[in-house]
Amino acid sequence: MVTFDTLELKGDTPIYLQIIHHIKAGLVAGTMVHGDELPSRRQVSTLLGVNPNTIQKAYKQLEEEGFLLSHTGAKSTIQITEEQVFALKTLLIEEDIGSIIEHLKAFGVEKEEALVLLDKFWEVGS
Amino acid sequence: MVTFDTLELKGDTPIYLQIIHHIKAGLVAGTMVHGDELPSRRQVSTLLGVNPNTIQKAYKQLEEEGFLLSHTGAKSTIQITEEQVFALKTLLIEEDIGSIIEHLKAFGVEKEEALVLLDKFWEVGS
Amino acid sequence: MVTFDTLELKGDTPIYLQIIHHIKAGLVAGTMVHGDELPSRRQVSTLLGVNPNTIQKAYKQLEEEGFLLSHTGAKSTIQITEEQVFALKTLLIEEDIGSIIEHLKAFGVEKEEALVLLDKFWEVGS
Amino acid sequence: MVTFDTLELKGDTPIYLQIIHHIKAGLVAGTMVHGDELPSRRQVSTLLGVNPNTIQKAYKQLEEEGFLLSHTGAKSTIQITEEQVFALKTLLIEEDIGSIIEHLKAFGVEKEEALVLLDKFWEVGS
DNA sequence: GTGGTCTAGACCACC
DNA sequence: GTGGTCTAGACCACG
Repeated sequence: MVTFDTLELKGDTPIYLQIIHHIKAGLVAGTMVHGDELPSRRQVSTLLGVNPNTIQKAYKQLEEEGFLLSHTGAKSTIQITEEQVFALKTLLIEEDIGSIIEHLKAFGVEKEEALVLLDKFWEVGS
Repeated sequence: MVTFDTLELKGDTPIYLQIIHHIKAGLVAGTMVHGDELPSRRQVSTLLGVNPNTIQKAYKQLEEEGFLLSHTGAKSTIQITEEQVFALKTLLIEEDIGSIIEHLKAFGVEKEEALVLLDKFWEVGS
Repeated sequence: MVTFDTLELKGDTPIYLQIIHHIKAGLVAGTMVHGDELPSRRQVSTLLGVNPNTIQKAYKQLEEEGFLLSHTGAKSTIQITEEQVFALKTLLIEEDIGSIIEHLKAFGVEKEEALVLLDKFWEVGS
Repeated sequence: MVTFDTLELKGDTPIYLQIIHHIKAGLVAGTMVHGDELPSRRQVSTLLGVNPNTIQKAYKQLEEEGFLLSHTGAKSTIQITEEQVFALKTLLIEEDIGSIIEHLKAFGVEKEEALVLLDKFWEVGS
């Protein structure tokens, strides 16, 4: 099932990128699977309080990346293979882990302290 | 000693924000201390290959936040107390780790898996 | 009605300051009143032959001074009270006349001569 | 006699232009006449608390406009004819009067009101 | 179409 | 050489 209920828009990153990331995260987490129908641009735009063009931009980019199939006049459906999902998961997670490590190293944090911090803050966030 | 050798610019966030973050990280890590001279805008701009104005924007904002002092014709110097450093460290670590934990949760990653990944990728980064 | 047809840019003062002054003058003269829509940045920029950012800078400062309101996607509108207009008028006239009187004094011009000159050149300007 | 005692630097216009204007005003007012020696760049710079380069820039421009004669190692002297003084006076005064008229017109002020205001504010300014 | 932001280039005063 | 400012161009989200 594809939903946008859990997406909360935040300030610093562009909205269409947040939407793209939300869908990719759903693919990796398994909440969105091959064949699922995406909500229409209008539904998403009213739900998020965002301009339809912004949704269109996100959908279009996902289509160009090969994760979506759009028929004019019909709903868009997710088109993705198991291999694509696995590759996507590896890529996204590596990026995030790499990012967290880089940040912590920049602050002069050691690996042991990092493990403690990650464990400590895991439950807190939202 | 203040240096920008370890700063590598990335695509998604504005350059001046990356510079601000780099300096704040240096303050937190202790590589930049009270009284240090910052490299001039031109030095940094040629080193990073960006316009001097971008550095100027970063320095100006840091000055407004109370971390450094600029006088025309003289180099900018870091002006910061121990308390400011501590508060900054707490704030930055919570922000960064929190946002990345949120990302991993969105991918369906469990805490144990995250800790393993962190341990595995720690040495890779650089 | 708000217009920029009567604004001619001159060399010595920054363009954005000239725009600010022109709008303030319009407020004082009563040609721009509360609720009026300002022309868009692009309209003004093409009319004056300058970059839209220059207009943006002027509008933004006027907004910070409390004379107009901007919402993304909609035109900016003038928001100003009678009291603000009166205070602005007094301030601007005193500033401008004072500075010019000072110049004339520096040239050794006496008051009587100045009055004659003012009377003589009044019609010429435009 | 040439002096810079009456020159007070103000914020918005470039200093070297203020110096140029001050000397031109002296020429028009008759306080600086043909053959007068100008104070050295160093004297002026210490008196005004300004960098010698700034004075140099002003002197150089005045020299290029034909009002000054500089000999290397000697003091600069004013070189100006009666005709130049008269032309300069006419030009500068017309500019100022034109400027004041334009400003007042922009505020919707009528000629009669302008004469009253000029008369009223004449004594006030310093 | 609208306003908002980031980056860039040129120029300024100053040491 | 230093920091500071004005103008410009490109891009963004939004209506």
